[in-house]
Amino acid sequence: MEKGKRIETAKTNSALYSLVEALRDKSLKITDERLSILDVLVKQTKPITIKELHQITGKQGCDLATIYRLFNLLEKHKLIQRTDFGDGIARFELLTADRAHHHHIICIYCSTVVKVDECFIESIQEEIANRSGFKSITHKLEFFGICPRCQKKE
Amino acid sequence: MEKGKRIETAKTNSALYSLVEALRDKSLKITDERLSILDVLVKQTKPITIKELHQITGKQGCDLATIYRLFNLLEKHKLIQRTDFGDGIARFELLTADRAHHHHIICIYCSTVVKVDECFIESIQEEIANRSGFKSITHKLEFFGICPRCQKKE
DNA sequence: GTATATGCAAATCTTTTGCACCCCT
DNA sequence: AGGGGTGCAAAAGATTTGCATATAC
Repeated sequence: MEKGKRIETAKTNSALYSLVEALRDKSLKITDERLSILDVLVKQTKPITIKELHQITGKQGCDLATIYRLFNLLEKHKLIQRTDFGDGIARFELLTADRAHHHHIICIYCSTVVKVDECFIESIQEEIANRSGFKSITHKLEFFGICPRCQKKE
Repeated sequence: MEKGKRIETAKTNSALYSLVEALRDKSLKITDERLSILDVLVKQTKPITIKELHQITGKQGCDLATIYRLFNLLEKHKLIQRTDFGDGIARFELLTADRAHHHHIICIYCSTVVKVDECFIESIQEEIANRSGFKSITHKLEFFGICPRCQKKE
């Protein structure tokens, strides 16, 4: 997409546009670079690494440092969630209305990622709070296993 | 501890000695370097980073690369577990009999770590297996919150 | 004796940062 | 106009790797 036209185009994409609104709310500036990043982000169905996102945006995109800076900002504002699949590379995905808190199951052979919608942990956190004295408890949970396709190869 | 005497001394420390037995079982060589690493490891009450371990062993210890190589090996043999506290630094702890699978709660302010003994997830994994078709499911779960001491500072 | 382990240094990879310049609001 | 935001390059940190040497078995 041609730069400069992105802000206009964003209006036709509701997921993207609501993100733009969120940026405005938080007094974050809306730039072509940010729009191209967010445009890729809203299309993902699973967490994406910064390197992957950088490759997808290609020459229309922006510097890696800009993506790192934006993602740190968005994480601070709770608009994206950082996920760790245990390989030392940070992955990110949107945390907007229809994409509330959830987990994943990752195939240890082929890295296929499947979303796990239910989160069963909230009730447990209460008990942990009582016992440990901690408050404002959150959690990170990922499942690992062997996906159906890889089971066939065994 | 003086090098060369470690293998003898190991026999007086049951936690360390059972680890040595495990190495022998798997045809891994028992060196002074490995003993000094494992000696520190068995004394920990929470996951330790490789840098921390390297500093504790001090000049009696070994090269960082040796620790990295040993830990990758031990992880492959399921003798230690890698833990991620979300800061991009790998932490490790023993996975021997009395230290079975468990989780942690980490203070987001001061990084205090408290062990969470119960693991409530096993039953959930069964349901996820049924629904997703994945098998051999494992999981990584960490809790984050504000510890009692940091609550007082707020 | 042989396979494995180690030290050292260099390389790799992810992420952060300093700084001059640019642009959204 | 002014405070972010960006690109570029350099720096910082964690981890891995190649290779010659050393050592457990």
